[in-house]
Amino acid sequence: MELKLYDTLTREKRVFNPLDQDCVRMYVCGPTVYDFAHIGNARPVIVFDVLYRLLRHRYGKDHVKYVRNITDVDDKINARAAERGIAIRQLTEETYKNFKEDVAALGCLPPDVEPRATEHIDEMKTLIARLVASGNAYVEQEHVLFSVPSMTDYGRLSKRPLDEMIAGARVDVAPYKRDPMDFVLWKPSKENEPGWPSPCGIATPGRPGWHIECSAMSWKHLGETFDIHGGGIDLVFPHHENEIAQSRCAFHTGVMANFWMHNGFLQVEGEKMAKSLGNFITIRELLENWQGYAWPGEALRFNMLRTHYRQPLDWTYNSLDESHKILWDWYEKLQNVASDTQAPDSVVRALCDDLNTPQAIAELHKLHRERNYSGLLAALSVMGFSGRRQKIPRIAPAAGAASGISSAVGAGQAGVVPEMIEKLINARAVARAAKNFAESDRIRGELAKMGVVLKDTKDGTTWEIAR
RNA sequence: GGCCACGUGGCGGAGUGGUGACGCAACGGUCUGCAAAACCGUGUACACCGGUUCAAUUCCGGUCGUGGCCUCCA
Repeated sequence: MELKLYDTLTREKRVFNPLDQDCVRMYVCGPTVYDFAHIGNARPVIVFDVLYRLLRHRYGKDHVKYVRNITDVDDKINARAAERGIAIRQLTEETYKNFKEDVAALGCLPPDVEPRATEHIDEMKTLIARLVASGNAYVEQEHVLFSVPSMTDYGRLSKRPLDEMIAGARVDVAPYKRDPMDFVLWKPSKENEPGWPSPCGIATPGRPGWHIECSAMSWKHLGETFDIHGGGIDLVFPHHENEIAQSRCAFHTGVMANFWMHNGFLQVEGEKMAKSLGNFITIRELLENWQGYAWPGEALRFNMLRTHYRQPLDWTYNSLDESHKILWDWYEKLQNVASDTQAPDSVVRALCDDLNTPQAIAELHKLHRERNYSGLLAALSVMGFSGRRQKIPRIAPAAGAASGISSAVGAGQAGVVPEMIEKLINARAVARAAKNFAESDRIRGELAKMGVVLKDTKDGTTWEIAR
């Protein structure tokens, strides 16, 4: 079975063959740690987690190296730390911890390496020195700048011919730039800003520009060229374009990564997500209380994967609720199913077609329809789902707290059966036996008010928390 | 203004140059004291206008709409 992936650089779906079968190498741009990650941040994390799992499935767990960086030096971080009156390190540590918790709840495996920018300053300086030596960068007013005209095929990834961009004229022409398109590799720091000894004989301490860290960290952990580089579509220009320029010019290589993969943008209820519009949603908010419910991470994950990763995705309550319902229905059938089979080919084949997760989900539905539950569980597992119902309670925080039942049961205490419910069910059974259906229905109604749904089966009455 | 995506039935969402993927919802049926669940069944969709073609939702051009980038925003 071939694995095909869409490459932004060539704008085509191509067969993927790793440079080294024993070590498939993937780099994904990670978070800038200054605040809770939002639902848009979650998309690449989930998408590339699925790819990571697929690669591990194909090439073996120990033959894939996934690197996702932590950007912990950035002007937004400086500003936020000052605003909150805390140390930069405290802010980045706290934010990183929250991020780790959030993405774990989304069912994402930790990458093999999570390098931090601040721990790779030396590598950045080495790259910068090389670029200056090769004539691809220059020092000006204590800045080091990459000279875009020095790279003849700059702009291939974003398909922006140089002359057009300059004609765009929206570029801020700083006095230290020789060409309007040149971008910063290193800049001087003021007293109150984080700084490190500068390269290239610059006396003032400084800090790196935005793009150089990814070139440095991918080099350190994956080498001069590697297999896959991923991120959001908005990073294509300028971030990834500039990474390519830095790495290729520093190493004199034809490509930085063989495949450039970008996930599409996300909207919320048909509108762009923005703080100013008041529809900004963090992952944490969804997990704790969004639209009156605490949404399980697996439901968020599933909702994300129902749309192909390159398509625009509209995040809505309806869609999320439907996602949860589907999992809830499936997981009911999986309660006593063992996870001992291989993932069915149909699902893996769909994933191998440029990560066609909607097609894979259609195959999941088919397995469900055919009652191939062990296959369903195995397929879910490959895509990062537990298949366990206690992992996906959908709790109404306010209502749950009031009744005391939804929260107790919803919190996953599957072994704990509240006595009150059992008593009511027994009372109802007595009423039914006596054909006192008015009383029987009254009890059903009472339980329904508490959020408990009954099911009469031939083996007796079972119950569950209403979803 | 320049460049680039996307627009599929009530909703979500794949895909394809030629007899309606799939799911949710809805409706009908079986079952049930009533329900729920389960199972069975029911739908002539591809923004608009042109063009190419024996044939277009699928290719080409234009229009409109939504969004992205060009402003260190995933």
